Amino acid sequence: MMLRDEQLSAGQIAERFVISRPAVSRHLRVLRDSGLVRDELVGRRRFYVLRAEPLTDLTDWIAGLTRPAGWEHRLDALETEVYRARRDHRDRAPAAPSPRRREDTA
Amino acid sequence: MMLRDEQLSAGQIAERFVISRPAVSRHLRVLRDSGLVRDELVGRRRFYVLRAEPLTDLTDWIAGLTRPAGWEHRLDALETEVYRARRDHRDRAPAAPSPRRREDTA
DNA sequence: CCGACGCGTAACCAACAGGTTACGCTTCCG
DNA sequence: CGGAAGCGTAACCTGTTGGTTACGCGTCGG
Repeated sequence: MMLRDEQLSAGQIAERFVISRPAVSRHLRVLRDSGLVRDELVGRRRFYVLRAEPLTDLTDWIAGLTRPAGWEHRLDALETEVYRARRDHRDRAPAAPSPRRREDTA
Repeated sequence: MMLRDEQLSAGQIAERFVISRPAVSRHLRVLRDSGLVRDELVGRRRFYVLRAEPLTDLTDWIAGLTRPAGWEHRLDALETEVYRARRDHRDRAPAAPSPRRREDTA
């Protein structure tokens, strides 16, 4: 998936869309200002990579919509353990920008 | 949480917002047409209740953003079990506030 | 039966979103 | 050093969003 598995430059990202480069640049700025991507300037190229951590708040909120009141507390506890294990591992794993399989473009 | 745990009428929902009632009504129509709420006309009141099932696609998509490629397969499998258990229980549980569903009016 | 209530939609308007072209800044290569 | 490349922003324009008020329809109670 774009930017999750590999960093891409603004031009490479723009190539995958039919809209103009300045339009893509505007979107990237919104994403950067929201903290959803991180950018790094290398020469005249600016590389972007996904920062998905802020999405956990969103996922939690949506999960609150689907979670019936009162029930499934035990399953919730288990899910929390799963989540914690995942986060613990992520904190230890090195952030290697190692390009892998290319995801579909929406 | 509003509409997840209890059905509310349009007026009761509108009371919880500062915007005008017609504005709330417009939002409710968008939610109804999207399948995110279900409404039932009782006399001159229209009651709404959340239908969160369509959100699972969204949650899955967002999870795909946060899931690093390759890793956490075992945790994913566990999470799938949690999800399945939850769904199995939901399919068996009686739909407690069972208002009869009315077709869209639009 | 009539007035009140609940509530949805039409029409209007302002703000915003999201595209474009033009331009400018920085970096880099010949 | 100058031209090319990469890329971000300004300015502009159009369509959409999202609020408002006014109004109308269906239901209900006196």
